[in-house]
Formats: sequence, structure tokens, C-alpha cells
Amino acid sequence: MPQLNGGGGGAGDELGAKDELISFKDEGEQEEKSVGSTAARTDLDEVKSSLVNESENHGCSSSSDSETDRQPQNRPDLESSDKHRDHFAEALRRQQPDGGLFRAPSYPAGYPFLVLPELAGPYLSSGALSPTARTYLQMKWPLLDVPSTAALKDARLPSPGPLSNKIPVVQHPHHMHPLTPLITYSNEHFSPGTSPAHLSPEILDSKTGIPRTAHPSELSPYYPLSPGAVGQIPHPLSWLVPQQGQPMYSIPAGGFRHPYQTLAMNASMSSLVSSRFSPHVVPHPAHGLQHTGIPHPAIVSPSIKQEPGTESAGTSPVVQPKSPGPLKKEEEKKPHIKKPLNAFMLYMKEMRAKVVAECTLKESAAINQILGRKWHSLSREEQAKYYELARKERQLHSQLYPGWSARDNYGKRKKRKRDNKQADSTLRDNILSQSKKPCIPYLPPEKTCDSPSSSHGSMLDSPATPSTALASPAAPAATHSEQAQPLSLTTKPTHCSLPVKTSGFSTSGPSSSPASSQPGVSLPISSPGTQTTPHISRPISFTSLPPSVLSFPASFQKAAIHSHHAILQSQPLSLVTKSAE
DNA sequence: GCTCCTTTGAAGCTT
DNA sequence: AAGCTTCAAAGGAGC
Repeated sequence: MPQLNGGGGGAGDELGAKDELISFKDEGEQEEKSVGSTAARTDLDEVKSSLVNESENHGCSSSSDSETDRQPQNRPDLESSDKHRDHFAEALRRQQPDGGLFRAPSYPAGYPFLVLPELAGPYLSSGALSPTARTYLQMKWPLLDVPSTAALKDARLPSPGPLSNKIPVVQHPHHMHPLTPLITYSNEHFSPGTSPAHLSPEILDSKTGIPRTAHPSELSPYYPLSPGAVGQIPHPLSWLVPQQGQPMYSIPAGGFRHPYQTLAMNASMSSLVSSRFSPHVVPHPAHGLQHTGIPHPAIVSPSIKQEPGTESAGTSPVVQPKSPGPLKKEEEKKPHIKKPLNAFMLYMKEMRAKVVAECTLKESAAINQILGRKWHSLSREEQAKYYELARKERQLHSQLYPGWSARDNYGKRKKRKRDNKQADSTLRDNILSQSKKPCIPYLPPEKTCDSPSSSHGSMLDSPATPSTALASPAAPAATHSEQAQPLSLTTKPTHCSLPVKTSGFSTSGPSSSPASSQPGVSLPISSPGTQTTPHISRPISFTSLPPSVLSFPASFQKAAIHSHHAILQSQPLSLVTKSAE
């Protein structure tokens, strides 16, 4: 179980967790200094405790302090994995002689990565894993597994993934730990069965029913893997190395000098790799690439998303056939390497199923609105987890595709209605001043749609979440930003009480306030404990400076800080889009 | 069958 | 440097 002391001084994670820790600490210190009260800390402790208890209460006996103590019984069928596990552990020990193997990562409130045990239950047993989670489930274990045919089978099984993605998954909200999204990452491997994975040597794949080698729980995919350690363990992706000699995916040229080298990433990154692995992907055997055949979920078959003739001329991470065949062919052979998911996207993937389950909404646009609000309602810690996850994903992505640039994907999508947007942009002032499409009143959901049931704000009246206590009183700016709400403009009423701005919210906005000349800034609806400071549409991710931000390059921090200030002056809006139409 | 919608964040591009 | 644009996921809606 993660330690409550915020990572015990921050030793530990090599991959940014440390900086996260620092950042958190900094924030905490800042708060303490400014507030000078222990209230925030108390709240934080409560949160921590609740998180701890929550995870412990799931009763998987796994919440014990040292997961290392939970040595799974040696079983013949685990011999192989055990062996590798030993290597793994040994390597890790070497990396962290202080025994920080399972040190709680920087997140004070129980970084979910380590809350493995909890996971097993509610989600898998009911088959209620979110699509994403299922994907993770499918792919992650194999990543850490000794290359096994079973694992390979898992991956190659005819696409349960895509199918399941279409299936509305019902999760149990009550069991939904706030950290569930991430928990599922690390837990999907637990079979829906009776016992935790670490107790059962063989796990039936939840979808395929194919027995798989269980992973010792201490082999959390999120344990940091140092480059040195990596060399001693099987390639996390080796399961995908085509045993029949065919790589499933091509690898960007220069992506791997050594098949394992680039995988000098921690296991969490491996999970990231697996997380987005898409069965859609088709083999690209003919790229003259190494046979590592490392698939990344970001790689998508050209056939999936590719617009003929829109291939960017940018640097492609994929080696093109030396023979300059028809350009089209080359383009077709280029796998589409997707952008790494950002924090919100990761969050969205995890939470979508839950929102869908709780709401009658079906439209993704509406759900995304809810998710957007939920995102803002997340505490810093919670968001930080996703920022960290996203950061790792980007890191992994950059390692997998060193030459890849976001630019490469430019133009691969059908161009959106830029005209409209531009028109919106130009019409913004008019729209704002003339205002405004009548807003649909936000009706408090009978059953919480998980979107903050406030009329306008997640943080505003979300029940005094710890985050609120944590984040704010001390830092006016932060408080302000955290209370800021996205100006989601929903034109359709929905059953699920979409987070539509109340009329008051929208009408009280720019035109009637000093901020009238500031698109995107509007006055908040007064509500208990809310401020009367102007509301900003999309500030939080930047302005609240998620702890992870502090682990970003200084330039980014500067940018974030800058944005934080700048956002008070002007805020771009997507809000007008609908209105303009 | 394709595109849009809708969200936030990251990165690239433009001014 | 600041602002804008594009893309990432998702899936129903609309054309």
C-alpha cells in the first residue's frame, strides 16, 4: 500500500513521479505557508486515509504494506514468469537499494498504480471493465509476461477489443474508486474470478477464456524499470515479437537501436503501450525494420485513418521502402502513428463507460461535456495522475517513435469546418455581445451523472472535495482557476442533465460584465462558497498548474504560468461555435 | 459511409 | 511570444 507520507521523501520513481512529488510537496508547502493552517493537511490526510481504506476494504489482502511480502506461491506453471520476475525484482532492487521498489509514488493520496489489489473485484468480476480497461487487460499482462503463446494469443485473438468497445459497459459507480481509471490500468489483469491474480497461477482471459499465466502482483507494471534493469528482463513487448517471424507492427526507423533498448522505460510505460494497442493494427512486415515488431497503440493501420493524398511530407518515423514506388503505396504502407493521449483523453477513456452507464446519454459529444466537467471537478491529485500518465505516454511515444512529430498527422483527418470556426472567431464578439443562444437550464440530475451537479461548476459546489481544500484557499489564483468552468455550450437538452450553462451563467457573461470584451470570461453564478471572480472557460488545466506541470520543462512551466495570467485577460472559446451556427 | 459534435491537452504552425 | 489550428478518443446523429 502506498505510503501516506507522500512518497517518503520522494525517492523512487524515476519517471517523473519524483518531480510530481516535489511539485506536490511544493504545493503543499505553499499552501501551508500561505494558509498557515493544518486544515488542508487534515483534509489531505483524510483523503489519503479514505483512499487507503478504500483500497484496503476491497479486501484483497493486497493492501498490505509490502507487496513484496506477497510472494505468490511458486507453481510450476509460473516458473517461467517467476524466473523473470526474479530477474525483474533483482534488477529493481539494484536500482533501488533502499527497498523503494514499491514505494508509493509521489502521490500522497495513494497513487493508484500501487493499489493493485483493489482492482480485481468489482470491475472485472462483473465484466464491467471499461473498454479501455479491457484493452489494458488484454494487452498489459502479455507485456510483462514471458513471451508466451498464450499471451500472444491474447493479443491476436480476433479483436475482442473493438467489439467490446461498442458494448456499453456498465460499471458500478459505487465501487468506482475515484482513482479507478488508473486502477484499472494496473488491475485489469486480475481475472474476474474469485481470487486475486497473485493467488491464482492461471487466469482465464476475461474475454477469451484462454488461460494465461498469472502475474505476480508485485510485478506491477508500474514499477520503475531502469534501463539497466530492463536489460535483464524479457522485453516487455517481446510477447508481441512475432513468434512466427512476422512483426505485428512496424517500428519507426531508428526507433530502436536495440530491441530492448528503447524499452528503457518503466513498466507503466509498457502498460501504456498496451493500453492503446489496437487490434486494428495490421502487420507491416515489409518495412525492413527490426523484428521487434513492437506495436504501439498509436500505430494504426493506414487503412483505418488515412486520407489518400493527405499524407504529410513531414518526417515519418516509418522507414519507407527504399524503392520509390508509387507514392500512394508508400503512403498506404505508412502506419498512422497516433498522437499520444493527453491527460484528459486518458481520463476520458477511463471514465466514459462510467458516465455512459450512469446516464442515458449516448451522444459522445454530450458525454464529453460531462467528462469535461468531471475533469474539472477532479482534484489536483486526481488530475495529476492523468497528467503523469499522459506524460509517460508521451515519453513512451517519443521513445517508440523518435522521429515522429504531431505534424505528421496533420491533414490526415478530414478537415473540420474550419470555416465555421473561423467564422465563429470573427463572430465571437458579436455573438457574445448579442448573446446568446438561450441556454438550457441545467437540471440537477436525479441520479448523479457524475458530472458535477452544480449548475455551472464542478469545483464550485462539488461537495467540498479534498481538492478544494487542498488547492485553494491559499492560492487565490489557483482557487480562481479551479473554480473556473468550461463554457460548454450545449444546445440540446439531455436526460442526463448535461452540464449546460444556465441561462444566468451565459447571460451574465461578457456582455454584462467588465469582462465583456473578454471572450470566454463570464461571471460565475453565485453559489455558496463561490467567488464572484470572473469565470474562465478552460483554465484549469493550465492555470491550476497541475503538479505535473512542475515536472515539465521550465519553459512549459513558464508557459503555464503565463497562461495562467493571460487567461485572466482573455480566453479563447469554443463556446461560440454552436451559437454561431 | 462519412463527417460532425464535444471535451481538454499537446504540439505545431502562423502572425 | 502569443494565438490559432490540428489531432488525439468516442459514438450517436445527421447528411
